[in-house]
Amino acid sequence: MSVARVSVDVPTRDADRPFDYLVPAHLEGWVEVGSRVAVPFGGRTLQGIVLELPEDSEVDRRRLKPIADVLDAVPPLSPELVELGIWMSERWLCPLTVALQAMLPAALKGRTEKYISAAPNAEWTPLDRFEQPELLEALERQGTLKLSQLLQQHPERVAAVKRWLKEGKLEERQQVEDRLSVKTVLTVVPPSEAELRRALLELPGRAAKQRDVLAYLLANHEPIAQQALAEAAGTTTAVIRSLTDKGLIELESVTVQRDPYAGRSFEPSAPLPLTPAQQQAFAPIADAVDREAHRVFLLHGVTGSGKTELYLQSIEKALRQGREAIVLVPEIALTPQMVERFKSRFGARVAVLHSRLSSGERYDEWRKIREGRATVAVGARSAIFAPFSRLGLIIIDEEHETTYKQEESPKYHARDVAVRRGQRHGAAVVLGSATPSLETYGAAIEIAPGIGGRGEEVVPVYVPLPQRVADRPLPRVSIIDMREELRLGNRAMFSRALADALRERLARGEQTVLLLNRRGYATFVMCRSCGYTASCPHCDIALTYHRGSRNLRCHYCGYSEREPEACPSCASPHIRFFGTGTQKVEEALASTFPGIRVIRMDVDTTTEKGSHERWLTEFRERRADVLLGTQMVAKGLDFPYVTLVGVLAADAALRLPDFRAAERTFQLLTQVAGRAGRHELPGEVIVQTYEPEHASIASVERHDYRGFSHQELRHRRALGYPPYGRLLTLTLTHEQVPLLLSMGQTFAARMRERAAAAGAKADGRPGPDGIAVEVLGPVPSPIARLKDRYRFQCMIKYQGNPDVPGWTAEVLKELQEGAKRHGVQLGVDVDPQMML
DNA sequence: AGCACGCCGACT
DNA sequence: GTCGGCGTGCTC
Repeated sequence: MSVARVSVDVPTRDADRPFDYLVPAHLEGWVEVGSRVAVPFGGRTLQGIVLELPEDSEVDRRRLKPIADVLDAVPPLSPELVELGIWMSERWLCPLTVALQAMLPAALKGRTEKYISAAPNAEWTPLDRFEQPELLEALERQGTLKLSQLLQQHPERVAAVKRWLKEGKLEERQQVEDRLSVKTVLTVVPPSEAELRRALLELPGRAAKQRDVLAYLLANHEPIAQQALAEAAGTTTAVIRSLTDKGLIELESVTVQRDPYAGRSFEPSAPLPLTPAQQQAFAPIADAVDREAHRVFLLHGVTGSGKTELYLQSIEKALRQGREAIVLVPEIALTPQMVERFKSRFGARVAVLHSRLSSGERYDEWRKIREGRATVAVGARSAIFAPFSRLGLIIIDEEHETTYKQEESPKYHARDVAVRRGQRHGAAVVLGSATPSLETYGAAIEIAPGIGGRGEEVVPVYVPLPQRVADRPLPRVSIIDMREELRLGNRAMFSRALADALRERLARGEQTVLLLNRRGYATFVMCRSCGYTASCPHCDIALTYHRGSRNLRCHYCGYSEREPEACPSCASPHIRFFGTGTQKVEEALASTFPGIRVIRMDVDTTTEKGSHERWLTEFRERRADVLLGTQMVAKGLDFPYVTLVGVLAADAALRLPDFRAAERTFQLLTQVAGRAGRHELPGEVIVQTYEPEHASIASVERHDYRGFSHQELRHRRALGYPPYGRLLTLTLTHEQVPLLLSMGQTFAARMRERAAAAGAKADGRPGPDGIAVEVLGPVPSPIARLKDRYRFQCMIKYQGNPDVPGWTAEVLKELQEGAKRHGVQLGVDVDPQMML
């Protein structure tokens, strides 16, 4: 008998190793690398993924248990994806099963179900029969009962079940089942025509509606959904119900294939002629696809430069070679309009994967890919795992977006996964953005290390696309200094310039988008007179205000100081921490501009499913003058009548204790500025700020990506932050602080030992070999307490490619036992994107 | 994650 | 003297 090496679905670090099983004769040939199997594991049956079929394994076969079942006819994962999972688990330090699970649709996350049945030799005593008559009757009638159902419906019977199991009167069988809710529709199956006629005669005269239903069935003699039948007969399902009760017709559950885009037709679209600039950018990409060469491209195109058309034509090239394509789009941009562009060009070959689909719908779309019925996958982050076998092209649109990094385990970055898959498939990878991340940009212009995996970094080919289609000018951007406004006595939320511009749009019947950059608001301290903000003297990071202790703290190094009474810089007493929300702005708009129609979009107004879409449609149809919102109004929206974009507090995000704050601010402002004047009407952008000289704001005025990014990269290099250095954070959580502190200190100490052994100096400065390792913390996490657990954090900042993730894995293994015993949870984030 | 094995308090 | 509490340890 052959042996299979299986990753069992137990998501803890200490069971995170392969287990060997025998492949029983009847499953031989069905068990492949990537198969999903059910295996006995410590008294239960669990789902696992086959990693390997070792040819001449030296394992002691007598100790192995056999695989219980193979769960799919076709393995859901290819060997390439299994290998990718192994790589991910090492790259981001997560249990292998967690990485593998991330690649499967939720419907294939098997759940262990237990079934009970009477043992063949069971003898029921009169007492048994007296105590549990219904249970015994159910057992005799159905033979097998699902334990989870019994637990739900009759919890009082469970004690008896447990007793009988122990006494051997009941037997238990475990089975791994998919979480597939098969979608069914109650369908009416009409009886023969003769029976229908007879039933019509037998109906009492007053049953007019029932007569209508039967008459309809006689005229249209085929199965029909209950709901549809009721509508066709001009009645409700209650009438159909009474017909079934009488036994005149029969109801049946019929499973249906879901198609979330059923009933929608898409206008076919043909490739548009490319402008000379587009043609120039297209050539190298097309060439790589043609030669089936792995290449990574940074397509740096300003908003409105026609990147999407290039995507479409590149995909077409890949498809013509019989290869497949993946397109990643930020979730928020995955709107019907966006999907439509792909469906129009490629029709039924497109599978769409996004979070608004039900798990069954997602599974159906996923199967289209796995079975080769779809050759283009468009989706959010996890679509990077689309189970294609001949990938020719991977596109990541809005490459800089933070949503490509998953914040839960596995904390992978889709960009790095894309590069890895591209390497394996010989596929081209196109990273598109108007404001590329500094990692990608720095790598592409070769002033920073490459991107992708560790030790196999790649340098993207830089492909600029500098012109907007039809040569529409970029909107004029004005930066308004709010300190100046205050000095001139304007304490309102709107500067005079913004108020005037808004009034003008109202008069002309044009529209305005207002962005309130709310993130980070409540926690930063700022002087309203001079714009001073408190920052850490050691880290160059904004201090976080802690209301409870009334002090300012740096969450990188632990430095803290008292909350200032007056501004340390200008002594003004107007120093305060901020707190404004979209609601307040909405009120201010209403009082300043009577009669103004405002759509407010934020987490409060868009939680309801589909509400997001509805607001945007309403705005597009010009049923409002102003669209007011947080980040979500900045992304990918395109409205012809928007000629003014206002940013209320451009610098709010700059206060976030995150070294990427400036980059994020610049990206956000540039993106939102691109919302203005995308069509015939010229656009104008007004940015209000207390810090007009900050590079991330000043560069927006000049549309100067290059200037900003070079300055910011220099800054990053000086401080050893990415892309020059790498980061790794360990978060420890527990109900009590002392334990966290001591365990965090142990971790830090052991990491320092390893750093010293690798030749890194203690001060974190690079030595002659370029290696630098700085171990910071433990310090309280910015979210110091969550769900009654305190959180502490250690951060490792390192350069020169020392194996910090490897050391972390080792130290974690050493700390494992103690952590488990004390209930301390440990979480690692390799290359964190959010410092919060 | 479970489920088993193993050592200490409320019952027959 | 037994049933059962849930603390730690293992699962091919």
